[in-house]
Amino acid sequence: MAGLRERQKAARERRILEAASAKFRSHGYRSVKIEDLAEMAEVSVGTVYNYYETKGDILIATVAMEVEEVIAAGAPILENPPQRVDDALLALIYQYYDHSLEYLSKEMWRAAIAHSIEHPNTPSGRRYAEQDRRLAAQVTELIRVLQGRKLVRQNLVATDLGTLIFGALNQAFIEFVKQDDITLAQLRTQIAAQIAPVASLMSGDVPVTNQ
Amino acid sequence: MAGLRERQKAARERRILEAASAKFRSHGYRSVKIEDLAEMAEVSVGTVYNYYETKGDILIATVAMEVEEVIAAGAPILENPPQRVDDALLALIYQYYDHSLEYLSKEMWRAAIAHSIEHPNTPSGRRYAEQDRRLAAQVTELIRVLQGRKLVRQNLVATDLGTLIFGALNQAFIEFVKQDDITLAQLRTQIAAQIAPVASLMSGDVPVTNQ
DNA sequence: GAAAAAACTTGAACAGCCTCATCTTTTAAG
DNA sequence: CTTAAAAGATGAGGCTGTTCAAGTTTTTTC
Repeated sequence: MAGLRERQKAARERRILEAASAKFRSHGYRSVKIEDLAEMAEVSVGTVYNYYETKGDILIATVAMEVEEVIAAGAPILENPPQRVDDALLALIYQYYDHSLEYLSKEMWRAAIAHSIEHPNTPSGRRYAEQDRRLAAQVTELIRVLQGRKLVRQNLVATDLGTLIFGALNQAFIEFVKQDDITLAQLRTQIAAQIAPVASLMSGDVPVTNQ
Repeated sequence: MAGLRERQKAARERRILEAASAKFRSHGYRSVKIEDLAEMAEVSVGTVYNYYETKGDILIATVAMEVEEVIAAGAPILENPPQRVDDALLALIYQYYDHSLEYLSKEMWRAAIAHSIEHPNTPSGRRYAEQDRRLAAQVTELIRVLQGRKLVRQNLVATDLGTLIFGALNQAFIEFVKQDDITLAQLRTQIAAQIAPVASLMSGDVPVTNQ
């Protein structure tokens, strides 16, 4: 059995994270004070800082759990993607988008993305960047799978297209969380329009009828 | 002649902005205190806040001047773009990238981008978003120009491609400013690889040799 | 040109993130 | 079991962005 100290530490860290997750969602990241989290987790302010370096780190820790789920939810699509290139890409992207607001508010996303950009060299900044990389890798992997099934032209470099598409879907998502009145449906429409021409390039069924 | 009060106000605002621009660049955004700016601009702390709502607003104001130049520098390329689609797109993008570090450090960019994402509904957040929109519009406009010159297939929707490409170039730029050791040359290489396949789609010279 | 009004400046005080010297609890040693 | 050492919790205080009541300067009024 693990030592008493070890168990207490794990319990405290869990309580702090649970408090953060609950309060950030219900009251908003900005307006929650470290003191509030400490009180809810039944520890002192100083103790919170023994487990997390900054308030932003706590946010990233809550967001990371969600992103982990999003990555896991994407995996099945790689196993058995739709037979049309655009459908396959959009299936994966919609999976990302639809999961994104399950446990996180737009305000939390804004704060998390901002934090990861402003503090890229902190542990939490690196953690966020690493998850971004895995998402981009998943898009790339999907393209490779489609190439394996002869649905995407072989001479295209999967990583380049994967990066391009991830950049676009990420940018669209940022615009989505920046504006509270944009719906998930609008976000889908937005990215679908951008994906369409690229998908047709990838599948090689481009009507070469210019003049 | 403008009244005394009006002239004094303009002079104070200018001094604050000049102080910010100089100090942010030399000492870094984070480590500059409002008090430092107030001292350098020979006003009080309270006065700084009569001209700018937050520290982030001051940063955006300095960044906005730079972005304005970037947009202006892009215009000539629309007038007379290179005859190859990829060259044309990259000419515009490289123009953006090369100008970006002339007066701003990577740290300033990080803070500015983070601010614009976290506070999209403040005047400065809107201001930044508006400039982003104009940059994306410039990319779209270049595509339209190329369509006018029969270099890009007519059936492609310029705004969709413009948005896609802007998303990718913006994302690449964010990665660039996040990592201090990435060079402008590496950034160029990165975006060129992503643009290549899209440019070939756009120009319609896609080898349709799948199978 | 004096007085009143309007506009603006000022800096002390406040708020919230974070630190660190001190105290408490757990573990290890004898 | 007692004591020493190690690990960790604590919260008052420091730091910096921001506010606002009081004071100052400019403009307007008569």
